[in-house]
Amino acid sequence: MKNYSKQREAIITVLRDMKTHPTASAVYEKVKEIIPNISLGTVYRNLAALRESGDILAISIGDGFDHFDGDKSPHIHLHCRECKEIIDLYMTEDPAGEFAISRGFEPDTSIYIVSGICKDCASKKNQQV
Amino acid sequence: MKNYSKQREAIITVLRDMKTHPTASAVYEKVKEIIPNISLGTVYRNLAALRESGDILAISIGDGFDHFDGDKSPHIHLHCRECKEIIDLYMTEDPAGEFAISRGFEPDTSIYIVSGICKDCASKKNQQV
DNA sequence: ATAAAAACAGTAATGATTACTGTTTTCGAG
DNA sequence: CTCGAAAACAGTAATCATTACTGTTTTTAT
Repeated sequence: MKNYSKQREAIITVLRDMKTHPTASAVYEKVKEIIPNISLGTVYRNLAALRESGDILAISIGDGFDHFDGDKSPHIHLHCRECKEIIDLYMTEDPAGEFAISRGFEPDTSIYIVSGICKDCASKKNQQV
Repeated sequence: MKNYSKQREAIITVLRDMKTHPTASAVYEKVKEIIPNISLGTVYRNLAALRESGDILAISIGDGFDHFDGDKSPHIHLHCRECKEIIDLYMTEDPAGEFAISRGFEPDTSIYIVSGICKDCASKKNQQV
């Protein structure tokens, strides 16, 4: 198996288990629990390689950090402009991927980011008025 | 009108007209044709503000640059892992945004990025075999 | 068992982006 | 149409997330 290392395996495991959308640093902190002397550079190098190969997703929401996601099942990232949270909303289909296929594109990953105001923040705003 | 400046107006105009997905530097070069002495910092500041307010989109494809898009009509960014091109594929609906609404979220922007192999690169690969 | 290839730890360097400072522009009140 | 506060700007300096580099260790195919 090409590209194998226990560091890479640990990084994938951590990403698959985390239900949040961690930054590289957050992945690093978590992987250190498994491999205490792992290097931050190794985490960055592997995250970049895994992203490049389509094994993980990376999403950008404008806070200056890349956020990583080990879950490739079709879901929307609901990004609240108020509380800055990212909430996952699962779909039964991958409409964009399917539409891409119908146009001759061969997809391997789909990223959905919908920004706006989440339910909680919207109701808080109404209370204020 | 709050937030007005001729610099911001020029940046929006440039973004709406460009059919590519320019980086901040590319926007800067283009805006300089309208306002020759505009500062790169001004371009960054306005792009960040416009993104924050949901007036433009920013997409990240792992090349180290943010790419900006002044077109909010629903479309998929087809990102080829081979030639690195970003091709726009227009949709008549915004399925993710609508699904988000059905769950109590109030969306203002939707970003779709589908990565894989584009038609051209796929056919080139078949020729090689 | 062995050697080339790949990956690593640790650290230094990079450069896209942000912050800062003094000046100019915008815009609403009078 | 002033006038002044608030906001934005140009130009430049600083930041810091990420990448590159170097000598060592691990992986993998023979």
